[in-house]
Amino acid sequence: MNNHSSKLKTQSKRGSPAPLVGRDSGKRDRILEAAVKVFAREGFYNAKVSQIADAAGVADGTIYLYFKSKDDLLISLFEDRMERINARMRDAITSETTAIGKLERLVHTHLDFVQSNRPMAEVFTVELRQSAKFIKEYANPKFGDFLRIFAGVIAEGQASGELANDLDPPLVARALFGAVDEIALAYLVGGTRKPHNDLAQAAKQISKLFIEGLRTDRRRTP
Amino acid sequence: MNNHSSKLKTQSKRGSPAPLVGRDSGKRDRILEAAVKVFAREGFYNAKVSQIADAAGVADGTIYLYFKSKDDLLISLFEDRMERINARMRDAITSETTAIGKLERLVHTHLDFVQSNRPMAEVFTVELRQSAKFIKEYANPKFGDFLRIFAGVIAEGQASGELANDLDPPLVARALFGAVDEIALAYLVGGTRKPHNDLAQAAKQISKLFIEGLRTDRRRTP
DNA sequence: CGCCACTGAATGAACAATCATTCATCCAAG
DNA sequence: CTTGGATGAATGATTGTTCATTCAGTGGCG
Repeated sequence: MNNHSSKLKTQSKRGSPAPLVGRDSGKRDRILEAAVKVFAREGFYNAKVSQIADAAGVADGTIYLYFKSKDDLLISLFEDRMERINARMRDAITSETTAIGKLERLVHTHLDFVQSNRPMAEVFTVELRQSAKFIKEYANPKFGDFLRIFAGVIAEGQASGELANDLDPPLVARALFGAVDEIALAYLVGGTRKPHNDLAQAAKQISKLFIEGLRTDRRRTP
Repeated sequence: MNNHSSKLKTQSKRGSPAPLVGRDSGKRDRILEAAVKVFAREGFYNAKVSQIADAAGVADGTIYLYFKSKDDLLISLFEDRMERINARMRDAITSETTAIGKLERLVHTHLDFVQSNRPMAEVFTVELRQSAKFIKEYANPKFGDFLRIFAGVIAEGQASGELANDLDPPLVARALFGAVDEIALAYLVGGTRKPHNDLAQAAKQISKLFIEGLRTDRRRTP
């Protein structure tokens, strides 16, 4: 197989080439950062490996010292960044004691991330779906973790009686993620128009919507 | 510009080639149907024009008699099918009198469509995002209409006092769409596992969640 | 009626780029 | 001197698009 592979199927030999801790460590990170920028701007399929190499300040071939293929580069990007996001999410809810408080935090944190990390958010929002469909082999466990954080909070809330227990936590988790993700997409694509533009405002509304939909105590907060 | 264009940028000369009502009409439709199948299976970028031609039973060149480019084919597909979906959605809510009833119908109808029209649903769920990002020029008005159906119902419900009016209808519309879309994605990708698999069940839960989150009368229905 | 020129839809082989990937070579550090 | 990370020009498979050619259907004409 030569060029134009990119069937986004998981590469056969698992794992990227050896970590390569040689000369200039940190080169792998530079490449990942460059990839974020280029993927965000061009989209995965339109992004050229040479563009990424340029942006990273390395030679084309160097990328293949750290990543098995263009596909592997994308996958590695997901793994790496998703891990950070999950950490941030878990971190955000430690201070909260109620499930409702945690849900609010999750939504706000997610949209904060979108706002403060636009390029990465674009990659996630747009390319993650492709991966979901094409990297079948690639289970994308990190994204599963992400959803599980949401589902966990909901399940806790149900257990404590704070939330009604007639809804399936994993399903609600997906729905909530989908809602927030779609808002993020509108924000990222739409540029600077509409009130949707105000992500903080949007976060408030989405939180309220879901919390009102979930809580047992049915008194709308002012 | 020769090959590998596909920047998904709107084609310069607007509109596909002349309708071509000549010899075999219906050929355009055959091509569109073939495109759905192939795009669903391979994804837009991995789909070869020749595969579509094969599936449609026409020659490669024939496709360019009906569509300006591969990109144009995808756009045309969106336009064409989205129109049908919108019609179906509008149709589904005519019989309902309450906003709440309409919302339920919309969610169920959407997920019905996913279940009964898998290939097209895959294309929409996965490729529509790309288009949102890359076909900037292409406003995708039909998708706007789709969202407006949801927003309209919510606004009506607010006006009639049926729904609380502290949430922005377009925002909620997006959120609801996002939630349903994500459920659809999980269903389409996940194959046959989990309770999520039961889309009818999922539709019920999502409806309930949003309706409870929106209604003014805050008494949870059994 | 039969024939022929004409139209334009359809074809598909050929074209022209494009790009992911490779690898012979270089060179800095140990 | 040796090692192995880095380079980037070269490769060659791939594929969107074109266009010269084919040919079925049409209608004018004798």
